[in-house]
Amino acid sequence: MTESEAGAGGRPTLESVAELAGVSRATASRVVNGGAGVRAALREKVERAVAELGYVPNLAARTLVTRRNRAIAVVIAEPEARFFSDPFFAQHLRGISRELAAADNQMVLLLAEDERDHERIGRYLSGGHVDGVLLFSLHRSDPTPETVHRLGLPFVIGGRPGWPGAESARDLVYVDNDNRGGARLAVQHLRSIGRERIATITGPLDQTSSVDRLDGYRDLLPDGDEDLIAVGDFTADGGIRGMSELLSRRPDLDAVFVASDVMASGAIRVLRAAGRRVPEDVAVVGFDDVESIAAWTEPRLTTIRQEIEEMGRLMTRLLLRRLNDPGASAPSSVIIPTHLVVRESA
Amino acid sequence: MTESEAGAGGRPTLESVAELAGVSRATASRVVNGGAGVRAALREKVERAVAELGYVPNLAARTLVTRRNRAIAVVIAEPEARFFSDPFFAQHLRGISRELAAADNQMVLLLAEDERDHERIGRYLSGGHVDGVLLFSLHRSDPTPETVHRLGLPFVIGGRPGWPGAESARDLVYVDNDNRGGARLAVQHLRSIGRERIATITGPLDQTSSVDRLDGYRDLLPDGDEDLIAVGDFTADGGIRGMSELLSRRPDLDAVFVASDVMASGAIRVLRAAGRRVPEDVAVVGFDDVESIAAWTEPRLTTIRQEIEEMGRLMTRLLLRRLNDPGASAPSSVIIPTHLVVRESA
DNA sequence: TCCCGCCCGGAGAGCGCTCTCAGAAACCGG
DNA sequence: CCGGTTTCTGAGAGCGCTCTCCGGGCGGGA
Repeated sequence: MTESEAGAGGRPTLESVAELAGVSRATASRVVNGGAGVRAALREKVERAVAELGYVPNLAARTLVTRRNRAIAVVIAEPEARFFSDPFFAQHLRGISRELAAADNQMVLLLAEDERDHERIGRYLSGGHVDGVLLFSLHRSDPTPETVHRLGLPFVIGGRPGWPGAESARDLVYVDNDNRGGARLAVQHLRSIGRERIATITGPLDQTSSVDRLDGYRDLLPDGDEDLIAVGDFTADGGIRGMSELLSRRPDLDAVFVASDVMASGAIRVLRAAGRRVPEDVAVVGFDDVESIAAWTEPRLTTIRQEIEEMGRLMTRLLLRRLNDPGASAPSSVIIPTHLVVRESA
Repeated sequence: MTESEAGAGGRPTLESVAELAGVSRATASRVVNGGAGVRAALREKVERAVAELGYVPNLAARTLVTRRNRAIAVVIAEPEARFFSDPFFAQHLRGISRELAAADNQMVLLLAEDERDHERIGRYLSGGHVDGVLLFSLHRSDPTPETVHRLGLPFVIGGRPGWPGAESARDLVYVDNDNRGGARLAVQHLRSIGRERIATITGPLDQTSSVDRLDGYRDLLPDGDEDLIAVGDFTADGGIRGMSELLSRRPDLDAVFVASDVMASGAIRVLRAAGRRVPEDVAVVGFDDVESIAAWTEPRLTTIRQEIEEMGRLMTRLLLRRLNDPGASAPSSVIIPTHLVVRESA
């Protein structure tokens, strides 16, 4: 019933708007696109016709001639399980969505899990269906940045890219949280409460975020004992293993900076099982400030907060700026400050 | 450098493929679209040309004539904070993405936060840019289902819709977890371990999932005491408030079915603070089986598991089926079974 | 060998829009 | 009141593709 009325073949075209308004298609088009250079009287007539018919421009037709899609792709390489267990994912998308909506652009979400997906995504991006790309969570082997670059598609990366030469590449723009600075904040805090044997559990070291956090730790403990460093993987299990390791290697440790809240929850568990009180015997600082974890460990987790949503927004803004002004040189990358949130664990 | 080669105006068209292969545009098109009715010799020539030029069809042009976008919209009404704090969101999207990728369709993600967003989304959907819609987490006032229906766009809803008359609407298709059955499972389990004064903390009762879970609880406790029911809101704080309430009203309770894991983590905290041992004094069963919570409460949470990703996949499959066969009557809605995961809390 | 039917390939229209180009209308000063 | 500008408007081409015809070629039956 309603289907026959609005669905099917019945969508009004510019042609019909023009006819109803008694003007040419060109004039109607001008009005629809801002109305510059059209006398007020005509403009109004067209606007009335648009309203009356419920006209909505056909994007496909428009794209065909303008070569502008008003859509950007968000590519997420999924193996980073972190994206799915933490609320990172949602927060990023929310930030992106908000910024995109403000500019009346759409978001096409592309999740990659395996080789075939990357191929599919490459094909899709080659199709010219989007005007730009937001890339996340790259691991070394990800072919997407290369593809995107080859296609000449503007893009912005989330997180500092880690492949060789990335830093120095001219038009490479990324947005990252200040992982290194955050780690320093954590260690500094532990020191300020009098801790002296500060250990750390890192993330997987093939991710720049992990490396940067470890570097931050080392910045303040340049001649620290390597025994105080355990390599984790951003999972709770990793936290458990890391903490057990540390405890057996350096039973005298009095603090630990854990590179993610999830791992920290595992670490705290191990500490308690080992009879160490937190924070009295061992102080713990996490990283991420994931609400659903940090606020719910026992004791509540002192951690480093990062502005995930802000990161998404910023990436989007940078990308849109590049789109609107393709001539301009690449904007410089941005590092978003992190800060310490003190709760009970340290 | 590479930009001039592949970017800019240089993308090969069907025309150029046809020319290189020495056939007409029509034949090239036939090959690109499956090659039915083209002799093998010609087909091969075209395929070679496609490969050589790196031809990728221009979707905008294709859409313009076929009226098929090979894209579907995923609309998520965001105020359901649950979608962002729990990993639900990501899991759903993953399921959808997988199924969509298999059918070579794209996902356009639309997040709605306020009135203006709904308007924007309505406009976008009217634009005919997507072939179908996946709707999530509807609250009563959400205008989107109405819009989508008016546009004659095929759609599938995630979660049982709650507005009046929804159930009986002809072409309304939804996919939901068996909330009611899951709740029954929970209560049944509590009974089987000998509990007799079983309370519950519900979700917000304007959501069908909450209502259904409460109904399941009541199914097994038809003449239960209303004092044993506290209304929560799916947040940890809600769990705290609910549990405190229950404890003061019925200090003799020996079990509680909490309608979400997040709330359960709050509830357990309250119980422990009140000196009740879990599960010895009070057994707790949650709902959702959110890994990052259920496996990390102390004690680990016994809960009802739902297959979120499967739900996303199923929704997508149903939608695609409708798209491919618009004539067929609406498929019937699907309820995905939930099951009990026994850990330590009950 | 001829004719009919079938299959394959090509010509061309047209999807809905933008944008250039040129002509019409309005406006100014002289 | 007229010519020269300047401002508006309309005609029409064309974006890249699909799909409907239609004609040509080929095979088989008479």
